[in-house]
Amino acid sequence: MVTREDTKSRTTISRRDWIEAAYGELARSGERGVGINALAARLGVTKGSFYWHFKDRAALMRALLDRWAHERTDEMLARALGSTPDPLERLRRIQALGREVAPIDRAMRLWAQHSPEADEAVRLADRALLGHITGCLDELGFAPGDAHLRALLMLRAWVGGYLVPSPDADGDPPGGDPYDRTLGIFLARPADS
Amino acid sequence: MVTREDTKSRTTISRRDWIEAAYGELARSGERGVGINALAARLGVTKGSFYWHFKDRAALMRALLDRWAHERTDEMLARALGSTPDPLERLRRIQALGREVAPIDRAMRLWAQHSPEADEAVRLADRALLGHITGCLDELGFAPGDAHLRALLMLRAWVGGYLVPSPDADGDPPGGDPYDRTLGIFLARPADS
DNA sequence: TGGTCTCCGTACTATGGAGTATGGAGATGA
DNA sequence: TCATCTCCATACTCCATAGTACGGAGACCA
Repeated sequence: MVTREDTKSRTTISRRDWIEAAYGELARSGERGVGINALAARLGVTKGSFYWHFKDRAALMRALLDRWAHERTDEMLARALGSTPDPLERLRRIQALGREVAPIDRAMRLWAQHSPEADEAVRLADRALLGHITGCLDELGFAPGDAHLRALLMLRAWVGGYLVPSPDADGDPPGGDPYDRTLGIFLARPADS
Repeated sequence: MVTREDTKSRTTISRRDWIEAAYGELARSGERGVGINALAARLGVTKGSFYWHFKDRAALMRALLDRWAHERTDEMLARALGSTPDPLERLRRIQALGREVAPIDRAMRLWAQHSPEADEAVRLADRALLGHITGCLDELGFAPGDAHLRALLMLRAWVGGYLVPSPDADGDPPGGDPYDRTLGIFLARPADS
């Protein structure tokens, strides 16, 4: 099928190649979709290569955790933090970031449900993410405790979309998605204020 | 360990016994935790009993789907629907119901991520649940489209709690949980109104 | 008392994926 | 040219779990 990358050269596979292939498979098929044999076939090699670069499967999965954590913090720094002074615009950028990373994020969170190591990584990343969102809400004038709760609810509502998809359309509505309305709901103050 | 139910009699195991045991294990350990051998040991029998009552594992899992769907609609009817005319009180009861069914609900939703049949069942149940929540919001004066979106966000925020737990306390705060504040946020109108 | 039907124990096979042992091809340096 | 080192192919083993074959014990009926 995939006849050895088609570029004729590349007779050798690096450790990073394995990680990248596994990372892609993780985003597509989840944690249990990351199989040594399948990845080997995909890379045009056999398990012999894998066990040369890694002690065992757990070592690969740990590498994936690292890969994800670094990518995550890099994206956070590059995107949301420090760019614009407008907190509402920062929130919108966080939302957009979320849509981009949805597949791998979903895979990570499902994996974390039965893996303490993955759970640890996700928890750490969420800590930072919640900090940023809470910061935005603080700047928007919400009380500290209120901002904290709203940030948590926003994140949960987003992540909950993995488990309960929109009922009124299988694919995303091609026109405009209701995320602005969503954000508006989470930013609505009680009537008095 | 569990020496044959301790009640001495009961030399025979019914199909329903298998389903109940599997249902409990599903709530505890998730779909892949439902193993024939483990259940057999738990029931004090062997696989011979299982394959007498069921064609294969898939048949048991289908029975679990049915079991869950019926329990779900029964609870919905008994609890939220038709009891009180106050929509806000109904919403609170739906929340309370959610806390009770959290383990099996969580297991079902995780299972649905890699099983079309489970996904179908969850989708159906969510359709009804969202209908109820939307009805409450309608009665509270929200516009139809707005009520629909808010109901979806409430459900997602709840379900999202499975994937992103509260960061500031491992266990639930024993005093009072912040669900009233949560509900208040989802019911807040934009400033004008 | 013999026959059959229900329910389950025992012992097997089958399968899929992780992990291992070992050798071999190719590059590289002395 | 020989030795060694890197990287990988081949061919296994191991293990957990689903599924099968078959027989046996007990109830119940004629």
